[in-house]
Amino acid sequence: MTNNKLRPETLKEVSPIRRTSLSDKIIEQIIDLISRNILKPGEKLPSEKELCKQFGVGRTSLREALRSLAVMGILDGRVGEGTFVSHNNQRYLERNLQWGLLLDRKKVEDLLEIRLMLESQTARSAARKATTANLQAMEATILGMRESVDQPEKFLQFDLDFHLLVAQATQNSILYNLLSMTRGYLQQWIKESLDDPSTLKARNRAESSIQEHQAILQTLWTRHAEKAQQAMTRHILSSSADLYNHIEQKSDA
Amino acid sequence: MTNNKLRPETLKEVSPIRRTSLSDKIIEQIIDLISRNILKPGEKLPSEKELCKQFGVGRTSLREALRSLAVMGILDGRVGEGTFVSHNNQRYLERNLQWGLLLDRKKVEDLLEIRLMLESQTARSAARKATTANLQAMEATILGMRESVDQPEKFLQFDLDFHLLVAQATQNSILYNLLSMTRGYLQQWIKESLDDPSTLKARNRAESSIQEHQAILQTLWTRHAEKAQQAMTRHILSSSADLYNHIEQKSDA
DNA sequence: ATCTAGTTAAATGTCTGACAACCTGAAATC
DNA sequence: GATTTCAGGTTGTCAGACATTTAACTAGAT
Repeated sequence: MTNNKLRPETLKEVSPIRRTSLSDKIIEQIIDLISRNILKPGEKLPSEKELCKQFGVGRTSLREALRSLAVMGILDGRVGEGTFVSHNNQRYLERNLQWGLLLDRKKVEDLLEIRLMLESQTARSAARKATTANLQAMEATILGMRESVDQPEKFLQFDLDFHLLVAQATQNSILYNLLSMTRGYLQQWIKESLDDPSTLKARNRAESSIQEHQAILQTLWTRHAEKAQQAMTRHILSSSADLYNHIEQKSDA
Repeated sequence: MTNNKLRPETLKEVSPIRRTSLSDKIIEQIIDLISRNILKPGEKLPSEKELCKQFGVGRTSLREALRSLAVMGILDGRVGEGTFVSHNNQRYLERNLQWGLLLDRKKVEDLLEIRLMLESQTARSAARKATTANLQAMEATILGMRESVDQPEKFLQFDLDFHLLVAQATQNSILYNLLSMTRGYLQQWIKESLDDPSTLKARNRAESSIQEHQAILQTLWTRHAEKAQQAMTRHILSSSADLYNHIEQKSDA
């Protein structure tokens, strides 16, 4: 019964079969449902038993899919309640702080380069599209930074919020998510570098960071795209400089 | 028995208990092993049965952990062989970005905006880092375009290759992947718009596209970052214009 | 001795049933 | 009316079984 075997010379003609496990297909389908907004953030998914029937798979495969999505921060399983679509799909920020460890130096540098590209262009776009409400929200984060210069955790959160608000002002959700993700992966390094005694005094860094944010906001108010991009570029570069120092120190050790 | 209930005023003091499932803990441990280089890339993990004994958990929990790591691209499970640490364990970042991008309903306008940002900045970076070999490879794609102006499929492939080569020249693999993905999502529309009879004659479009590519390459040879960015911006804008027309036509119908 | 075909063992993929832990809401009790 | 208790549903975990696939081994033919 070997008559249906493929001859070697025909092998290059066949396209490689995509080995996809059941859970992979389930993941794709669920992500598709979310992207088409059929499953909305915060919404509760049917129970596992129900999903098993609908997908026509066993609970094992289904659960492996749900777990993977939960680890990625896309779903949120609560014991005794059900499984929900995560409100802010990009819960990566919190989750990633563990496996940011896998990033080596080259990757961090690549990410920093991408962050510079995205942020500077985002500022340019935001200068055109930001609403008054957007700008006022940014103003609030700067105020928050001022009031928490001695609380690194809070300070960083306001810092992050500012950048996300700029991204949000572009009304480009894909861009927002991209920025959010790149920042998420870098967040751990940013925190580490703050504790690094070799960096300049945190107080000075915080002060100049606030001024830079203020400068960016100023350009956004005046709707000057080019200047906004320049201001953001300066800010990201000076922020990256600290990270570079920190990384260098670490890789020398 | 209500004496151990928390008073409302004390609620803000307690930190939310991190409900960690077994698989979450397993994931943390495995990631820790990899980041400490105890598990090296390409290495084979013990069999599931063995791991179950070592972690002291059931196969369900273990498998959910392994599957999650496999989905993220950190592990690589092969049927009948075993589970291995992905040799390029850094690939996980690209993987996660991809899942993240899939989450968004892909609005063409948003994608076009992002493409403009990425491509223009990529050209700027490539102007600094491209090697002679990189530039020669780009030259070849332009030649290929010239020779296939009447074969849209081939022409598009050379077009795509050119842009990917520019991205490759930046030596930033994450950037390369991002560009590749955004282009991938747009490719379908690009093909459609070529068949659209309402657009200008394809021949003219092809001719100007070649000239624009040539202009970009010229700036890269001279290592002029600013001009490279401008040339790429012009190219992407004129390329996007056709797509916008096509989309408009389609939405009117 | 070498190569091939078939066999076997081991690993992952999947399904099922069962029980535990937990949350919700309604019924029962005070 | 407020509290307690209970019942039903949901996720978390485990154990066993079978299917599918791969690698390694083995016996037979050349």
